[in-house]
Amino acid sequence: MSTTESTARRATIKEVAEAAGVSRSTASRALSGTGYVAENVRARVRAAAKELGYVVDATARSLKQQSSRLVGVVVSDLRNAFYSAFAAGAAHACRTAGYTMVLLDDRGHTEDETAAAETFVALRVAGVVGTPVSASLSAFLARHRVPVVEADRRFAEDSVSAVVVDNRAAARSTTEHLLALGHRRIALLLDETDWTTGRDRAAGYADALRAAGLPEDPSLKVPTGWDAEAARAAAVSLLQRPDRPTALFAGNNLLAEGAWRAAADLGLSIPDDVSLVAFDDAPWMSMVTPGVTAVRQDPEAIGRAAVTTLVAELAGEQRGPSTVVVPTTMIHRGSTARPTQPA
Amino acid sequence: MSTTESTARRATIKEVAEAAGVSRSTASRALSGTGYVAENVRARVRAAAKELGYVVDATARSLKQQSSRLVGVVVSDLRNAFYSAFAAGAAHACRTAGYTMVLLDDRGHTEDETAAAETFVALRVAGVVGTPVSASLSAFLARHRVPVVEADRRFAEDSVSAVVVDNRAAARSTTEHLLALGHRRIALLLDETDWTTGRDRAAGYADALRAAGLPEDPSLKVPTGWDAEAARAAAVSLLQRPDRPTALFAGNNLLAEGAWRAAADLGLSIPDDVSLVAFDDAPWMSMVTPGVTAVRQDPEAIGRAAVTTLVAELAGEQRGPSTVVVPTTMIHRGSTARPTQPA
DNA sequence: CTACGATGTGGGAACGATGTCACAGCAGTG
DNA sequence: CACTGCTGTGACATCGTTCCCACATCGTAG
Repeated sequence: MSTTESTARRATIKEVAEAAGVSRSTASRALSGTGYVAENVRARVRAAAKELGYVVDATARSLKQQSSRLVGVVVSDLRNAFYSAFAAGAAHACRTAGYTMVLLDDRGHTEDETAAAETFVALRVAGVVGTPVSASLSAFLARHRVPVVEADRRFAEDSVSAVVVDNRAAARSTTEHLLALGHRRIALLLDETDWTTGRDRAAGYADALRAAGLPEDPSLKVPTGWDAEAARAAAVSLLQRPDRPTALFAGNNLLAEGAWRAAADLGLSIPDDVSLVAFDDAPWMSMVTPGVTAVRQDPEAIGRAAVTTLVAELAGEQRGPSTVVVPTTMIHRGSTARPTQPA
Repeated sequence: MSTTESTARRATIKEVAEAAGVSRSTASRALSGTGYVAENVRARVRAAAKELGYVVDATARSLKQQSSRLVGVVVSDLRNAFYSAFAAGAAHACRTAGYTMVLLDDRGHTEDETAAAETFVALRVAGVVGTPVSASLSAFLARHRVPVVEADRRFAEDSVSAVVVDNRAAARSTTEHLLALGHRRIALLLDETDWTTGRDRAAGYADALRAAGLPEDPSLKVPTGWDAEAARAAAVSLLQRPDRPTALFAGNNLLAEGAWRAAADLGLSIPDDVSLVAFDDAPWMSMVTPGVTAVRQDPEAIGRAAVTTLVAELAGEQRGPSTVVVPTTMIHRGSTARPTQPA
């Protein structure tokens, strides 16, 4: 029961040192493994530490070392599968690299993002990775000399490293897939076009249309809200137009969910009445009938890569900012087909 | 540009004090709001802090105060929607209460859980909430005087607070629903029966059968693996038996996914060939046709309640350990019907 | 035999914030 | 005019750890 000893206060390194009959300095060296310590002394100190249930005080260590073994992670919405998988990947990479993750959810709000950045600075985190909502994340952290890696989208394009996917190329080939099937009226659902993600996806869509010699119909670029319900409403009104599109390209998994529900609401059959393709894969897309054709990004890999990049920078293995592009794959399921009455 | 000042080192409270022409003590009081400070002095200190971009050093504060404003959260698998929603709820409640969440994913491994507990102790977190994997989480933390709230399942039933759902009652009424439809061969898929969750769900299932005067057929209580793929395999072999069950009761969302895929693999129609009901709701269950009837637990509410309970304990508003039971609701969709050939 | 590097140990000063304590000024009261 | 009580401020010790430095011992090369 020795290790279950429950003293009133927590054991400090001083007590460990006394129990082992050495000085604090020696105990510190023995436990941290830096500097000279005789092997038998090290063993004695280790035993004493175990006996007393000693756990290092990270706050004292961080204060002395002027940096913690913490990595800050900010995401926009943990309930969204994309972000939770990202966080899972980041968590795993942190653990592998010996860091502890501090996860904050900014709900997509700039104010929450700013508060998160301040929290990270206060905690003296070693670095931060996140899916930024504004340019202020990187700006604020840079001012405080905290390394940042932007993931999924970029705001500080040339000052910090980033891990992204090639949104433009993926959106282009997705659109080309629909064009090849014969679709001419292809609607693009996007929640925003201010970030690199939305902007690049819109650009890829436009690239494909242009290459096919088709004019871009602005009424087919539909701005939706941020959640599935808003997307459903937008898709319903889109699909009720007399000249309704023959295919929908949903900008992310939530918008795809909205589009799917909209089609169900209106009694439209996928892919017979309308084709659907999604940017961003989600578990439900392989469970419904037909399955939803989607551009799969691997958010877990993005999270892992973001932390790995950060850790490399912390280790000084990196010169300037770098950009990692995580590959995407198109998963063909059954939700796309030739349009029944081609335009 | 004053606040964008980027000095080589971070500003300390001493520098703020000097800039404002007061002592460190006064600056500390002015910023933290405790003790007497003249209003004009407070304003001057605030201005100086802003000017210098001062952010308090949480490591120094925690060291001095012997406790941090951190709450540790452990979950078993962030990629699982149940846990990510739980984490989202916990994150939100932490933020509301002025705490910062440190989130660790133990992948369901006891060793990782122990490591997480040690990390929390090292960080001097104010308290911990989590979905425990073993009794050692609470035991270790109790030894170090760190308050814990167990969520979803319990290991330290009478020593720490918990936030759970009434698994037994919910499983019983779910089973009763199937019995009322005329099902007599109802299979129960569970990944474990060692924790309170699996044990209580099995007990509720047994309660219902007993009340209906039906014998319990052990071969219908199917142990699956931990993931959807293992559940699919188990369900496939179950549904291939000559005396196959007319209804499946899946113990959680992953097992329901496996069961759904198994039915699809075998070309069995739900609910015509087999009824399906799930413990634990998930987004896909309302997107597939037919929708999956499910017991909805609100994991976000569980996360919120767990943190709220913990914070109440930290504030000393609580006598002994308490138990919060978060209500569940049964969502009827289309996956259950009368059996075609009743036993 | 001395000088020197390698090994091993301990003393003491930080790291940055907080909070106790002493003390000063000032108003109101007996 | 003493006194009490309130407001306001600063000096200083403290939290637990690390790490720089001084010092001791030992083996070996010159």
